[in-house]
Amino acid sequence: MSGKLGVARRLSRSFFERPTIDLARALIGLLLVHETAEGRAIGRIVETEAYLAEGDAASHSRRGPTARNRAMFGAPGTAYVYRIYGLHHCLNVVSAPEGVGEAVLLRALEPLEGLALMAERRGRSEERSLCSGPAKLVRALGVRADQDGADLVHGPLRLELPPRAGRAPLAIVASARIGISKAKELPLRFHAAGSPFVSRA
DNA sequence: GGAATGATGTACT
DNA sequence: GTACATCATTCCG
Repeated sequence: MSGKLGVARRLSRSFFERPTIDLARALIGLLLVHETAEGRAIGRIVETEAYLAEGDAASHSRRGPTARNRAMFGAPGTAYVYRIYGLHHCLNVVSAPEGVGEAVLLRALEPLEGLALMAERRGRSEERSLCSGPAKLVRALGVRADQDGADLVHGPLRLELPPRAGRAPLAIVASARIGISKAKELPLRFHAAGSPFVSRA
């Protein structure tokens, strides 16, 4: 990404080597980029949720590694993509410590680049709802199931630091996670205060 | 083998 | 607010 806002900066592996809740907060404001043959799409992360290895009955890793959740136990900065409700997919970022099965679910983005492509993939064009949900953003950016286990540091699907001009500090609000039936009370959802692009107010 | 469930999105009342 | 699409995974027997 270039232009008057400046150049987005690649992240290093070490960025992801931090406790899950820290990472869930640190990801707010970062860019999710996906470059495909169809073009490039970029969104700014405005909502995340942390899923922990201990004391979290809602985490996919609660019963240890399986064929589905294997990527959660990989290196920090790895993608964990899973299918939900038989029809959608969601994208997580694996955190540290490595090997315990913790990750951050990306729940909403503010669309920044490739809006037409996003709208085409989503079959809708209303900007506010293009990426306002975990399965919506996966669809809008063209993330595929076979990107489960992919490297989010160097690959075509990756996270970047925004250009300086777009890096104003964002106030972050913590609240209960959405759509789960267990461990509902834990305040592990984080979102940018006042953003109109979150999945829920 | 069989049944319930799910980190959702959309349409509809 | 409720209904429902749609299926892999997980759990129970």
